[in-house]
Formats: sequence, C-alpha cells, structure tokens
Amino acid sequence: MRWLSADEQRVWRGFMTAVTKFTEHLDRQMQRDSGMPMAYYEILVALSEAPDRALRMSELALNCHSSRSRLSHAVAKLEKEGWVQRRACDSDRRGSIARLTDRGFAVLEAAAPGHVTAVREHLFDVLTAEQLGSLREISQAMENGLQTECAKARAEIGEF
Amino acid sequence: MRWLSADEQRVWRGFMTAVTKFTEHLDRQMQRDSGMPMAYYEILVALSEAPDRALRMSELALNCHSSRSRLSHAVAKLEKEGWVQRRACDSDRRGSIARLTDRGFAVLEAAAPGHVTAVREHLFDVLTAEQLGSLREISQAMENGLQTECAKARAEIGEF
DNA sequence: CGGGCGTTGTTGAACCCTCAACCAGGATGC
DNA sequence: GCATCCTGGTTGAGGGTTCAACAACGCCCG
Repeated sequence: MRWLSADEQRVWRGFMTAVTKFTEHLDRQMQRDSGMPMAYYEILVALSEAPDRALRMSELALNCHSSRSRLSHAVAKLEKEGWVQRRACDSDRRGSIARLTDRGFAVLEAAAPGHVTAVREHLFDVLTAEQLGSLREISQAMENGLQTECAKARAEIGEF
Repeated sequence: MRWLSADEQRVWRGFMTAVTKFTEHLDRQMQRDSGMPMAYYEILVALSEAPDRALRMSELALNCHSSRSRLSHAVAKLEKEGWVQRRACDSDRRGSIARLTDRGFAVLEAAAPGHVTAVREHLFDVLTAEQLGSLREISQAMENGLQTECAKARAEIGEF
C-alpha cells in the first residue's frame, strides 16, 4: 500500500478544494439566478444542441453524463415545468424521446449568460493560455484513466 | 457578453467531464467499500488530524469546506453510528465539540487504503510530474479567484 | 415460434444537501 | 444593566440523487 507523499497530499487537497468550491459556486449561481440546479441546465443544453432539439433518453443520459434514473426523475420535473416534452419513439417502442419546448429554450437562453460569465470569471480569467493547455491535457488523461476503469468494472461484472 | 470560443468550450467540457466522473468514481468507491459518502469520510479525516481528535463544529466546517448545516446533519448521523461524539465546549457555552471515537478511527483506518488507491490510480498514476506541477498552479489560481468572489459576495451583503 | 437475455425507461424508498428559520449565548454600545 | 447585533449550532421542510426492483420491449438462437 503506497500512501501519498506530503507533496502529493498538497496537490490532492488543493485540487479537491478548488474543484469543490468551483462547482458549488456554479451550482449556487444557477439556482439563485435561474431556479434550477446545474444538472437540469445541462439537460437543456444537451437538448438544445440536438437536431430538432430532441433526443432519446439514453442518448441524453450519455450526453450529460447522467444515470438513467437521475435523468428520468429530472425530465419528469422539467416536463412539469413545461420546459421539456416526452413522446414515444416510433422505431423502438421502449424508447422515450425528450424534446425541448420553446418555453424551455427561452429559459435556457435566459440562464446561459450568467452561467458563461461565472465560468469565464472563475476559470478562463484566472488561468494563463499555457495553463489552459495543461488543463486540457490533464482532463484528457484523467478521462482516459477513468474510461479504462469503467471498462474494468464492466469486465468484473461480466466475470461474476 | 463574451461567449466561449470553440476551443474554450472544449476545454471547459473536457474539464467538467473529467472532474464529474472522477468525483463520482471516488464517491461510489467509498459508498460501496465503506458504506459512507465521501463527505463523511472527509469529516473523519479532519477529526483524526486534530489534536485529541476533536474539533469545534465551526472549525470542522472550515476544514472540510462544509456548511454548518450540512455538518450538523452529518455529525448527527456519525454520532448515531458511534463514530463521533459531541460534547459541550467549556469556554463558549454555544460551542459544540466533535470528537472521533476509537470505533470511528478504526472505520477511518479501514476506509483509507481503498480511497488512497482510487486517488492514486485515477489522478497521480495518469499524470506526469510536470502535469502535477501545472495542476497545483491551476488549483491555486482557481482557489484564489474564488476567494475574491466570496469576499465580493460578503461585500455585497454588507452593502445592502 | 418461443424461451432466455440484454436494453430502455420508470418508480419508490432511503439518503444527503440546501435553505430559511430559529434558539441560545457572546459582544458591543449606551 | 440592557437593548442590539453578531456568532455558533440545530432543526425541518423541500428537493435532488442513488440504488434496487420492475415492466416492457427488442434480439437471438434453438
């Protein structure tokens, strides 16, 4: 068992602190100014970028890194608000297709500027161009590492 | 209103994806292997590092970047499990002091290796020494930016 | 065809977090 | 001393997420 060195600990804690405070800030900003959590905003964004502003639930779940269950609950709520509508899928009768309504799109348009400002202010404005480059590489490396992990997890499930 | 460029979008989404998957992985690992969320683990860690393994609630909240409310709920639960004990503070009768019990310490010791392994595997093992250096700088810069933000927020509250 | 098997999506319970309200105790100013 | 304000901590309600279970459907192979 290899523990973390003092240096590693410092990097680790600094990273977690920064990330936690950052995401909490974004979440609070979104909740305060637009009355929804970040997760819901991401759903609206994903839908707005899809052709016809509609996506199957499973696609949508992939695009916003959400579990199916979470998405189901979230879309149910968004539907109650009238921001999203669900309809059956023609080609696959299990399927459900979520579609962004005009009202939902308007909400998204209203929420976007504040969100982008917050991101710019606390990410892009505090980092140099070089640091941004590093951040891109770092994110990529972490994601690769996690994907192999997911593959491992699936393999394990397959083993039992 | 300045939007994000295509490059900025890529960095931004890549970063959020990596961070989200990473923290979700850590959370799931902790919940699965030790039956508690990461937030609770952090409380145990903070207490274990304090003199006499005890801290006032407000200190503890600072050390693990938690709101007082959240901490209060969490410690209540940890106390029910018998991992933490609360007692009154002598010098300030409002105060409450949380102390890690031996059982709580044992739980922490049992949980730590799996957690450290997960962190090593998905953070330190996938990054070069140079990238770690960058990450330290980046985290520092972000945290500084967020601290000025908190100060701004407080100033605004003061203004109104 | 028909019985497994994997996939899609939903649901309800349990759990955690957030927010606002609140109480109790210190600190300050008159 | 006392009114006022601030701080430390708790509580309850409301809402979001997770997990396990489930229903319905597609797929495939004998």
